[in-house]
Amino acid sequence: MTTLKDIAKLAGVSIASVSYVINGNKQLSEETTKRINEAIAQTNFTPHSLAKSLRMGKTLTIGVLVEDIRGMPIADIVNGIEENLEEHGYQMILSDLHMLEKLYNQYDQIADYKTYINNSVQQMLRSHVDGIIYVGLHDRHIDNIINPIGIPFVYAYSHGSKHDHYVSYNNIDGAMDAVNYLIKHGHREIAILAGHPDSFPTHQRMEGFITSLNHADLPIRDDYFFYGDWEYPSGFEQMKNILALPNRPTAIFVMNDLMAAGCINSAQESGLKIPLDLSIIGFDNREIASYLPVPLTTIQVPNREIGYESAKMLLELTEGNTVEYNAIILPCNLIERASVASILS
Amino acid sequence: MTTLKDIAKLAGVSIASVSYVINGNKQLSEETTKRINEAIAQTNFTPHSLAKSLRMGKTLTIGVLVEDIRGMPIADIVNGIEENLEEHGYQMILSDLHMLEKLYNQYDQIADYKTYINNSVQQMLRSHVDGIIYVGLHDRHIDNIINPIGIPFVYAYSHGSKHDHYVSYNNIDGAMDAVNYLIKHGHREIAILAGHPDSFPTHQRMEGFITSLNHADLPIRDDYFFYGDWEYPSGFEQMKNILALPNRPTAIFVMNDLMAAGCINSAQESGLKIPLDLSIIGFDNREIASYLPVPLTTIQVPNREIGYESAKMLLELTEGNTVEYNAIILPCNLIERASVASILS
DNA sequence: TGCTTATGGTTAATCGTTTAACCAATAAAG
DNA sequence: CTTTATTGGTTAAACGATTAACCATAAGCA
Repeated sequence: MTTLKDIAKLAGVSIASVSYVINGNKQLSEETTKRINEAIAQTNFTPHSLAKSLRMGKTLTIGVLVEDIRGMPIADIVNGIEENLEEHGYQMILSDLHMLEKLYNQYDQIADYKTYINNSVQQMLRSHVDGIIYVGLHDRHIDNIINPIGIPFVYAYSHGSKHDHYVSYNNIDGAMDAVNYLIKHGHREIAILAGHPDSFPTHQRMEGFITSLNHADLPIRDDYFFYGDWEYPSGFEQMKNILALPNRPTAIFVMNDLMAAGCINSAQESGLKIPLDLSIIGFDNREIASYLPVPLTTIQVPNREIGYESAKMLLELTEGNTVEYNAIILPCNLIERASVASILS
Repeated sequence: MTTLKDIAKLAGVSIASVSYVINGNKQLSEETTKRINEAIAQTNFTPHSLAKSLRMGKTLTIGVLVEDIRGMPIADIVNGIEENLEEHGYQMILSDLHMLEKLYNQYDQIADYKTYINNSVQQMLRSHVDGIIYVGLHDRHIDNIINPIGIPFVYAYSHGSKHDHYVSYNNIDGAMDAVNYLIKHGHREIAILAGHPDSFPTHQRMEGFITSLNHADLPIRDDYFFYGDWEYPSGFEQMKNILALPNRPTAIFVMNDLMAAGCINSAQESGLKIPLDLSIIGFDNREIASYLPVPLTTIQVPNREIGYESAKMLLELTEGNTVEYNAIILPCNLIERASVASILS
């Protein structure tokens, strides 16, 4: 490893001078600047980041805490974060909270659950990251993070509490877009298959659904509300109930693609033609949406952008700058495929 | 931030003593040990990792270079790596080569492509990681990594060249398991839908296919060979050709789940009943396999284990130990679902 | 001529650890 | 009663950078 010392000797100057020309923090004579640069070029020297960080108190590294890297939106977000970091010469330390779900489901282990999260945070702090991004879907985890931690912290995807920094997406508008799209295609009897009743996205998307119906002066029908648990089988099963309805809807807004996949497969198994007999719109634009027997029209969440923007916000904060908004809500957009038919006469 | 110095003052000893009791590198009297430990407990002191790393020349951090974190097998592998690292108190710096595909497809940019990869490697080296794991599917990328780099390097998933360290999975046996499973269920006319003809997995899985047929004394029929490009549409299209065959096979071994999904949807669209009219077996066990109209029987690649074992191997190497095998090939296993029917009379 | 001010560079302290080398005091050995 | 080990601790030199403080020398100015 070549160090400042080596360069200094080679160029016949002090290490301070070398440091100064590298960082451009002081005017040196053209002559010596040149000699030093030549020496650097000769040895393909690169400053020792640890030493630099130790001295400067900044690591140019941020910590990324993810609930489970294997989930699609998470990986997309991380990808977006990466892109921004790379542009700014930062690096990321990734920490996966893969034990989280397991611990959460063991009721006697709430304490372990809390300490698990905080150990991960502490571990990041020990690495002297300049900031942390928490990437997660489950708002319930967030309360368990002990704040403040002394360095900038931003939530990506999940909303933080009121005073936190976060960047997320617009669930309400997204749902409205979906429902408006159905309405635009002539549907007036629209059912909804919601996610888990307790979850935050369920509430928001529900709000969008109702708002859209109201705007269009469409009635809110109790018998058109169905609930699942975000998973495929619940979509598959609930579809049977929907089909058993005396007044079958012409379209259904399903709150995520996994359940929508269940719906489509279930409906086809019952001999229904999608979208002729029933239109379906999903949410999330997961990979699976393109690969269903009938490609799913759905709402795309801007995952990469969420990652990108959260990193941007975090870096602003680490540089000590204030940030214009401490919450950014990005818009979704609708991906038109083949699962919605027009029933305008 | 509390430092050794603070602890030392608090306990009335030198910083050396504090360091010694923390690391247990020297016997100190019970008395002072106790005083020091108390001081540490009081201040919840934790040693400054940068300073430690600088002094010791070890960062307890490894670099993970991924082709694209958004791909499923990659994320699974990273998850496995994480698990092992966590057990050993290591951390990972993640670097995503998300520009790789784009650069690869621009023929005039081969040079950029090469430097892109090596810049990423150099960037890791600048962070003084103790080792690097390359997680990738595409063997073609690997040649572009300039080796040796002076620190341990292991490939996960993709095979390296003959002398490299890598951990991968057994394509040949996996394919044989798939085909043997079909044979066991009475199939004698088995077609194959292969991946991209140039790719390494295609060759290996093909070898498994042929070996299995030979073992069972089944003929190798030229008209039963089909090629796709690993993507869904190629499965969808090729299925039409398969169905147009004068002597339609009773089963088909599809080299990945994405193409298999295309096959299933295509077949159903043509009015075929899967698996009654045609059995299909896939490879990869991607998420989609469970969510198809007919759940796909397929071969599971042990992705998390690949990650786990590659990390294990790398850590061995970074500790300066020799490693028993410098290549580990893990077995796949078959996931039985509903896309293969028995046609034993 | 003297006084101030640039200009171009060096010295040395510092960031927070680890650890070889040293030292004093006590115990063991001859 | 020396000599030699052992025990328990300290001092100070690294690791490789940054940067405030300093110091010549030359230039500018009255």
